[in-house]
Amino acid sequence: MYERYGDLHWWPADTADEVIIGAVLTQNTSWKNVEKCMERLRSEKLNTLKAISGASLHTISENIRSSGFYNQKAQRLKMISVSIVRVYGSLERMCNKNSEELEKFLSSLRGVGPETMESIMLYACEKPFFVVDKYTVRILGRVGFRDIERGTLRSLVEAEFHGDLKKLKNYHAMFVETGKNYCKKVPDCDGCPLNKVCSYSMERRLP
DNA sequence: GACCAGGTCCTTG
DNA sequence: CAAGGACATGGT
Repeated sequence: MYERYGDLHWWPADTADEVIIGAVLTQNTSWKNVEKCMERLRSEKLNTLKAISGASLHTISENIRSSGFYNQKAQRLKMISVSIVRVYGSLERMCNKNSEELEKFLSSLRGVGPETMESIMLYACEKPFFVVDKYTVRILGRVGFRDIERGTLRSLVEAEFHGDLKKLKNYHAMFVETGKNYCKKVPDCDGCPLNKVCSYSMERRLP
């Protein structure tokens, strides 16, 4: 994948605040739709956690419409922003805390599941976490990694890279690019959980 | 018109 | 704990 993609410079956002906003908006949603929202949030000066924490649910949802699930996401975005500002004062201060506390705090927030937590840890807080998303699971499942838990996979990769931030960031980025371009969803084997056996193979070879 | 997208939460059995 | 449904817009 590295020979094909090289350094992708992820996450595609201008600021750490935008990483968090984008991570929530892209839940089960194409990045294309999220980009429209980000542009709009920027023009409305709503692209910071502080701004979102002070905005009304109505204002937020109207500005993130194109990302889908906008009511749910507006509520989650606001709640997450308020929590971070209340508890830590700012995202920068939050990120000074150790990984263990951060992971526990983030995971306790409604709307922050495993992938969103990992994305925030790695791309907003620069902690050595590997992001396991749907593409990662699908691609690795297709090349044989079936009987393995998500957390185990994460640990394997994190250990393999010895906490190398640059590599962890790019590795996830490459899985997403590869997934988007060469590993579409296959009917009757939705998601292909790593701990299940799926009887399909790569429909196209990696470039 | 069906199917899918860089998930997560809540409810059931 | 696994399985199923809800959340919703935009592109193919």
